[in-house]
Amino acid sequence: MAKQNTKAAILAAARKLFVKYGYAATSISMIETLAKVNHSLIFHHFGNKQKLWIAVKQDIVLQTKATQQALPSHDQPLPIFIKKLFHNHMLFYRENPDIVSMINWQRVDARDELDIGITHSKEVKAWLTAIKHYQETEEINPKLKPEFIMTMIVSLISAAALDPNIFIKSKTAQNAYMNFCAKSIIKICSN
Amino acid sequence: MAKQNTKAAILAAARKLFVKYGYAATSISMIETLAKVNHSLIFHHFGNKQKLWIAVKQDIVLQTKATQQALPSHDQPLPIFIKKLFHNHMLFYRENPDIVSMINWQRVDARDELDIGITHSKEVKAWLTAIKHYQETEEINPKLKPEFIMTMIVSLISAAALDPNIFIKSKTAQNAYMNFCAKSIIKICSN
DNA sequence: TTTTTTATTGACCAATCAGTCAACAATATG
DNA sequence: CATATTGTTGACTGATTGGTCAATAAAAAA
Repeated sequence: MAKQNTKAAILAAARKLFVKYGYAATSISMIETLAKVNHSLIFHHFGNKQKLWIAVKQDIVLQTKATQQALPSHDQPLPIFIKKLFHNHMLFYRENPDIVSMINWQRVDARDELDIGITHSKEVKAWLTAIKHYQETEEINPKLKPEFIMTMIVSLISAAALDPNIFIKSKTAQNAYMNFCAKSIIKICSN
Repeated sequence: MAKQNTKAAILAAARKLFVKYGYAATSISMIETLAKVNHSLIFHHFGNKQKLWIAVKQDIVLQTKATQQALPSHDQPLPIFIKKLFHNHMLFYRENPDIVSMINWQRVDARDELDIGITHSKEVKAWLTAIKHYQETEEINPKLKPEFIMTMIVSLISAAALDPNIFIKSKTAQNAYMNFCAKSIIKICSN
């Protein structure tokens, strides 16, 4: 197996396993079996388990950034903006289940530094800018706190996409629910 | 050390460690060290690691249920009902950080059966009953799907209480946000 | 008091853990 | 071509994992 192939195979296998079982419950031997490579190659290519974990996270983040939808432009009417917002994000999470899983791992991993997720991205600032813009045009009630509106939206999307306990399971029902959320946010924002 | 003391010490130590590090990253030796008991006693009292994990979960649930009184009665006006709903749940999660941690562990644990959290409790049925009741009195728009309203409420509370990435950190700000959520839900529910 | 049940101990187990190392093969570079 | 770098292998390590077991101590039941 050529250099690139081996390293890629290890990364792919590690990603699958880490995403599913987390750091502690994934062993090097599990990775070596899935990747079908020699045990030592993992250490040769990635140093140690911890560094491999970080490499996997970076891999996910990188792939994520490529597929990440931009925030809908806010030169369109508020209802359309909000609907697109919900729709785009739901789509994004659906297409990137690995990042969903990683965000959930971050929630619990005491060992880990945070660096994945909406919350800590530059996106947040763009969202606030957009909301403030609509408050200037008075499509959003200027009395409402932009941070609160943003948190609500993020919470609703995250719960729907990230929480495996969510009641609403089927895709179509979830779409209908997202639509309901969008309409609700619009109503909340109105004067 | 007497019987009761030993078993309780093991359970307490295991609870601390499982809550913090999860199942896989907590070892028997860690528990034995923290509890200051002999290695074999853990197996004598709990059988194996998996059973100890289940015992810890049951312990958390048991201790939790005593303080649980989340759902307000629905013979009061809707706005009061909703506000209490948010307030009670926020309080509940704040007073039970262990259950918060366990819910988050359940999210990621592939090995685990779900049995903690709002979603899977009998509470859900009570919530739906309450919402339907308010739809009969037309305080809630009867056209809205009760499941959607409920999911929204659960999502907002859960995100605020469970997600360590939440923007709103301070207690007072969180209270204000919960208040904002309550008002928003009331607005959504209105005809 | 005697007997039975339960608690506690420490020695022991195979399996697995992450990681190293020296030897060798393949490839890149000069 | 020769040399240097990188990739690959398998054998090996000490530490740790969850778990067993027989012997003994303590407590409960008879």
